[in-house]
Amino acid sequence: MKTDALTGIAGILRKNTYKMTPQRRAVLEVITGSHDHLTPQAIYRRVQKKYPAIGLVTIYRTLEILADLNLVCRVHAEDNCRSYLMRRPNGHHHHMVCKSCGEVIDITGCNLDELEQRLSRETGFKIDGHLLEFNGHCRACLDRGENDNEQR
Amino acid sequence: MKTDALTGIAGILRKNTYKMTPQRRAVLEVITGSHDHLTPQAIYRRVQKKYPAIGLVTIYRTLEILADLNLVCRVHAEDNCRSYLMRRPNGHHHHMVCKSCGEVIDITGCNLDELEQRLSRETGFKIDGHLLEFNGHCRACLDRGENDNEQR
DNA sequence: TTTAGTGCAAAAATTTTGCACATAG
DNA sequence: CTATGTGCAAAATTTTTGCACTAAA
Repeated sequence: MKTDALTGIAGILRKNTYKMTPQRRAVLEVITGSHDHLTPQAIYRRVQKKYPAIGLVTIYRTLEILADLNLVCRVHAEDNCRSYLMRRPNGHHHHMVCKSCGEVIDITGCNLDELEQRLSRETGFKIDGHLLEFNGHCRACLDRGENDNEQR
Repeated sequence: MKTDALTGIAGILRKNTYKMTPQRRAVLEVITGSHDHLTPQAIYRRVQKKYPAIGLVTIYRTLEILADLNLVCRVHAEDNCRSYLMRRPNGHHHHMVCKSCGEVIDITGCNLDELEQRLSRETGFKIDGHLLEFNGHCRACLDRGENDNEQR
């Protein structure tokens, strides 16, 4: 990730009385550098390579803050419900998650507004938001004939 | 739940070399009797009232089987990712989950086919399925002005 | 009967908390 | 400087496993 982006994030953190520390920078670099969703453990292992002294607790605390600030989003995979991903700066979006390699592709334009309105009207529900995720297998994994490997 | 439904489920279990035990019956009664999604713990507590000797392990094992057989489905709530709900017999459907009381309303007719096809075409992804959940507050909770209570 | 299921206790894995020390701004 | 952040160790949860005993079909 370019310094620019991390600098921007540092600003967002500061604006919310959080500080940019080397640990948080390392976590951000790992998340940003991956096109997959990563569990706290997976992030921990990767960050450790560059920053062996970091504690797993710091990963948890950092993820909580980043999620609160909407800088990362959570993916609800079938097995692993707590997996994180950098939020790309294109507003409201959803994910398409590869079951083989975990790659995540962003989706925009889900136009569920009409459905939402209908549901609200019919049930009296006040809908705040929705979770939409597609799963399947990405081009690359299909080509490699991989339908398995779960090393996340 | 009527005996009929449980008898039907017993048949499905038997067909898959599983047996219908009083423990499983109790778990099914609890899940069927709730319009909310319930965590293993919550199910455990409720089943215990009628069946004090049951072990939490049995709840986990039962849920795994029922989920495998597609008799219950899992709800991915914001906080609690492992929550279960009886699957109603109307085929493919999604959920609308109340953040206050946990009530779940089934949704049919999500017509995401067009979107799915477009995504497949554009990315080469082979889409197996999707997860769609709406969240917000149900009519009853809105009327009572409840925006909080998380007793799940 | 025979195969599958149960409870218990223990282990493993995940997540949270308290606290003294360290450090970003 | 001072508020916030960090690591550690320990606690609290949650989930899984091994094993002897029980019970459904």
